[in-house]
Parts: sequence; structure tokens; C-alpha cells
Amino acid sequence: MKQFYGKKIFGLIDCNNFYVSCERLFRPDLADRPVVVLSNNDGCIIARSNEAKALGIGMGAPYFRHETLIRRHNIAVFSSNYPLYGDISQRVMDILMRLEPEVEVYSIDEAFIAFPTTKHLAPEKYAAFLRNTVQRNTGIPVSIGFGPTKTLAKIANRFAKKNSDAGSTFVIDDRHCLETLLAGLDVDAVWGMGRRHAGRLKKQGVRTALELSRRPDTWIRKQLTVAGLRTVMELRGIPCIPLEAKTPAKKSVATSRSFGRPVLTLSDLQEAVATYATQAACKLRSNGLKTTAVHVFIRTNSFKNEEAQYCNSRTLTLPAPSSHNATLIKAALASLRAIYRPGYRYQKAGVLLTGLVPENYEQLHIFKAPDKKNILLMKAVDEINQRWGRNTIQPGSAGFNREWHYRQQRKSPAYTTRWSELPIVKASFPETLSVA
DNA sequence: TCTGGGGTCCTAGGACCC
DNA sequence: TCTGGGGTCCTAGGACCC
Repeated sequence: MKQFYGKKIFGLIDCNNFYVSCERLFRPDLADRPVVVLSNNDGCIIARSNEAKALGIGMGAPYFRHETLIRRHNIAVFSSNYPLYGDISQRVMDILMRLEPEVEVYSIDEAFIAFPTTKHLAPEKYAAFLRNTVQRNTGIPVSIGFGPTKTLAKIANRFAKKNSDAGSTFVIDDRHCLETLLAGLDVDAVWGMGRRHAGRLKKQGVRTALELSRRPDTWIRKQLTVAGLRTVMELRGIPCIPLEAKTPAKKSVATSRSFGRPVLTLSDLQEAVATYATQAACKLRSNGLKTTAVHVFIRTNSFKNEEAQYCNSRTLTLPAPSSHNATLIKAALASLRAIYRPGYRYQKAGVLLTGLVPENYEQLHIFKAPDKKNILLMKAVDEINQRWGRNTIQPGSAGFNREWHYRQQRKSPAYTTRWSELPIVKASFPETLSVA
């Protein structure tokens, strides 16, 4: 780091087309074929291989709009397989954590690292080493960007991705390199500048990241609030967003899904909401948390202009923090009954838990002793479902027919997380092989 | 027929208190 | 009967991220 010497270097390691790369791990026959992965309910395309991108398939594009193109080009299509992606992600992160003391797991497919400039004398070489290690040990290709701030590491990473010939790594290491890069970068490609911000900036004549970085602070603050100002400082090479190596405690937990078909009746909605409350409660327990507020929402399909629209939500505060299925279901269903209106075609429902507290935090209810039996019961339920599959034991209110349940027609096996779905390898010896 | 899900942070405005 | 300013807390909505 020539001009940035003496400071910290931030690195962003980003798995290339992560979900697609995970699917390809166990399907080497797909190495050169275009591949896409779909969102829940097989609705949108949320990951594309480079070949699929080249065919013009955009991020988040509705699947049904591209069906013809997909057939014509023999594109492989997968429903999302989160247990698989989560497991592979963990393996990638484990490797990074073995090599670096400070790792921030930023998302399922990205991690930041930070180290003093003196630690690794040639960042270019170190980036190549990291990349090769992850590739060799997991089979997942990554791109790596280094820069003097997290925002600039993000930008370096973007150029690394485009630069697969140069080893999929890129280092921003002096003022000239930085300014050349920013001058060629659209504002909406800057981390933290979403569509709204970028639109407003462009109206005011700010088109590139370099132009943005040269605007006065007061102007930025007014247009984009303090978060925007932080981003601009980072573009100038001044670190404002620290590395967070310790995962902060969760503040909310949500479970929501679109339905596989429109839902009209209260009883179907009740099954769905009870199911989501159960899943959310399970997430709470696995994070060692309890909730104090249960929020429920329902909504019709806003893409259907010709249909009557309705959406509503309600929050219920619990008398004492809880993570017990029955308690959360009861609260969620009470809210649902209050907001349900007949005569609409509902498309989505969800349960959001907020006001989370650690499970050992005992805000005792005046009239009720803590229910030890329930705690043991939930523990047993979680262990059984963990071992035998998610719905082995479920509350009756979550329903058994589940006609509203979302579609997932093209899911790959849970190759690495279920014994029954492990890939099978068959080896055969060629006849000419002589055994000594 | 068919358009995802799960998060965080910031701000403005209202309620409330002294 | 009339009247002030400042502070805190909470919530809803908007913006962003992957």
C-alpha cells in the first residue's frame, strides 16, 4: 500500500455467484452450462452463473418471464437450497477465520477482514493466497478486493470480479488508482447508494463516485443523512465503518412466505401464520432468545392491479418474554383474527418478533411462575425436529394439508446436511489396471 | 398461472414529563 | 384561564444491504 502505508487494509472476500457455485460443486456436469437459482416459491431468479448473466438474465427477474429463454438455452434451474448454501458458507468462513484473526461475516457469501499494512507485505500476493486456499479446500471460487476502507474494499472487489484474467483480485493502493476507479464508477454502484439516493444524486448532476466524493460535507449530509456522509468519507479513504468481528445480538427475527396459490379463507391463513410463528419461535430458541412483541402481517398481491388490495398488520406485546410455540401462536392468531377481512385474495403473510431479550433474562410475570415444563418440552421438540426433519413434530394449528404452501419444485438434495441425501460415488477399476 | 425473504439503521413526529 | 421550552422515549416509514 504505497500511499496508504501505515494504516489498516480492509479486504472483502466474496464468493462468485455463490448459490450457483454451491449447486455446481455436486454437479460438475454443469460447469459450462448456464445455471440459475430461484427464490422461495420459485418466483424470482436470485443467482445466475456468468453464462446466464451473459444471456441477459437480470438479478431478481421474475422466473416466468424468462421461461422461454431458459428452455431455448438449456439453462439449468434450481429452487434455493438454503441448508446446502449455509453449510458451504460455514466452511468458507471457517477457513478465513483460521487464517485471519479479524473476520466479519457480512452475509452468507461475503466476509470482511482487516489487518495492519505491515502484516502482509504484498497484499496482491496475500489475496491470491487466500483465494487459492478457499478454492482448494471448498471448491468455491471467490473474488477479493483490498482497500483503505470497507467501502473501497467493496469497490476493489467489484473490479476483481471483472478481472478474472488477473486472478480475481484487486488492490486499491494509491490515490491515483483510487481516483481512476471512482471516476469510472456509477454512483448507484457504491455500497450504501441505493436506487432512491442514486436517482436523487443524478438529478443534481452527480453521476460518478468521484463526483460524489468531491461534494461538500454539508450538502451530502442534507441529501443523504449521516449514513451517506459516512459512505462519502470512506470513498475519500477515511475509515468510518469499523470491522465487526463479533456478531452483534439479533434485534428481530422474522418468518414470512408468499403462498403457492392465492389464499382466501381465515382457516388457511391461520395455518400459515401458526406455521410461521412456530418457525420463528424455533429460530429464537436456537439463538438463545425470547421475544416480547409478536407482529403479524397479511397482504394481497400488489402486482395484480385488477384485484382489490388490502394489507394490514398488528403487534401484540406479551405479558412476559417467551419463546414457547403455543404462546407465540396464540398471540399471532389473535392479531390475525383482528386484521383478517374476507373477500380478498391473500398472497403473503408473516410473523415478525421484536423486542428480543436473552433467554436467561427473567422479567417475571407477577402471577405466573416460569414454566420449566414448557422449556423442556420445546427442547425435546427442537431435538426431534433437528434429527428427523423439520415437521416431524408440529402444532396441530399449523395444519396438515397446507394447500397454501409455497412451491419448490427444483430443489437439489441436501448433499452435506442429511445422511439420506449424501451424494453416492461409484468407482470402477479399468480392466487394464494392474494391481501390484 | 407465474414477481423472495430477512435483516439494519436513520429520521420525523407524537406522547409524555418537568 | 392562559401559557413555554426542552428533553426523552417510542413508533412508523423509508432507505439501505445481501
